[in-house]
Amino acid sequence: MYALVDCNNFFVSCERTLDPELDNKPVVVLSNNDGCVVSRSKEAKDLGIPMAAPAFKYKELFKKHDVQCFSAKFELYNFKSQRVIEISKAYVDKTDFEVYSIDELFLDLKSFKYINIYDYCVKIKDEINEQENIPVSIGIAPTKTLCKVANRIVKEFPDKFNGVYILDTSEKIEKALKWLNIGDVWGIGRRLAVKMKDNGVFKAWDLLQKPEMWVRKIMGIQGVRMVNELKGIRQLELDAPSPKKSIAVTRSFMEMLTKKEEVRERVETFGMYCSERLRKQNTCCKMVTVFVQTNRFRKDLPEYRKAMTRILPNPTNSSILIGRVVNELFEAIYKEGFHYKRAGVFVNDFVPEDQRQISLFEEDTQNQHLPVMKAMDAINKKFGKDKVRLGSMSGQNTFGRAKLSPEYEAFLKNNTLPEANFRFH
DNA sequence: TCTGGGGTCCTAGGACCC
DNA sequence: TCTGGGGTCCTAGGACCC
Repeated sequence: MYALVDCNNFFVSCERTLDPELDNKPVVVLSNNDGCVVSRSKEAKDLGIPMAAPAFKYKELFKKHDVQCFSAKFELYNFKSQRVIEISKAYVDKTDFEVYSIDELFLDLKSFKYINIYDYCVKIKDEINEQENIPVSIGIAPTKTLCKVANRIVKEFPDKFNGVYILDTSEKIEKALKWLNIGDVWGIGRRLAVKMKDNGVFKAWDLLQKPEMWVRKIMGIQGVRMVNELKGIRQLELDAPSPKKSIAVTRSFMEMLTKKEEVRERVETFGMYCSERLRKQNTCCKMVTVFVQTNRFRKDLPEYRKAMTRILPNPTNSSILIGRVVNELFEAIYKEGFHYKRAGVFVNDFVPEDQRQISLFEEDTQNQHLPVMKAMDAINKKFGKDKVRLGSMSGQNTFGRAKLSPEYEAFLKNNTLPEANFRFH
């Protein structure tokens, strides 16, 4: 069996560890720029605040019900995430876990044949709660997809299951799938949910009644795997941690930017963050993409969006070399006369730092840069982000963070934060 | 006025090869 | 002029996840 440990409304729960006064009150956490809702307490959900709700649309509601709003504090969430992972993984053999996202991890319970795994998971849940003050739900099942189902059941019936549910017998599975809406199955997004309903598939169970050919046609190979997983036939193993295959740094700006130099400064900064992350995992990239775009919601202003990609003659992770390319691409796509709202830099097509294939014809200065870059990283790690930076960076954050609490300032002072170590999906 | 950010995987179709 | 059949690799875009 697998177990999925999932933190309940994680970002909000992290906020509550800083301020217990927030317990039992409606709380939301907002994205960068305080743009939209990314985490909601149960009380906030009950008020009808949807996920990803644009904050400005709900201002009145927030006020009326005294909803507590916070800007996202990723240093804090990463820190708490690490703690939850440390506690959970101590309950299984060395590699029998997979960190799935910042607030979820799978455990492989295969080595526990003679203990009651339900009780065991209750212990995990209780320890996380006692040590870290983070409430979690644990779903246990033979496949990852069914773990997700079990987890949803835990969250849906909190009084009934006390945080842990085990989905093991075929009777229980059938009952669960007849209850679960098709749109809530792991891997069914908005698009597929519509297609499913058009074809009379409303519950997860209905999907299992469809012929394999149909599933294959509508959903591709993923669909066939999904059906098997729902039947309890394992298709997905736990993944070992792996280096990233692409890295992106993108931001919406607090204000729309109309000056070329302001936008340039932003994308160059994004390029440098990409380079830092590349060095952190000891890889070089062979491709760099830059994009800029206007505010797509402002129908009264002319819209413009453009992206451009460059394939590099020599793979690199030097901030200077990547910055140079970013700048050239920026020059090629930037057009005067627009109000820019968002921009970003992507890097992909990675090779390990020590396995670079060098072009015969282009000069390669990566190795000259590397020692300086690594020194820069070391200094920044010791003394703080952006303490040493390129001359092209302003060193200022141009996104807003209105609502930092005093508790959080204290947290930043008193804690040494570990590096983030989880995969996004 | 104000609408997030960072990832992965799969597929179809084009380019190219013999 | 007409024109086959089989394969691989790459890429852009779609769909999904948290």
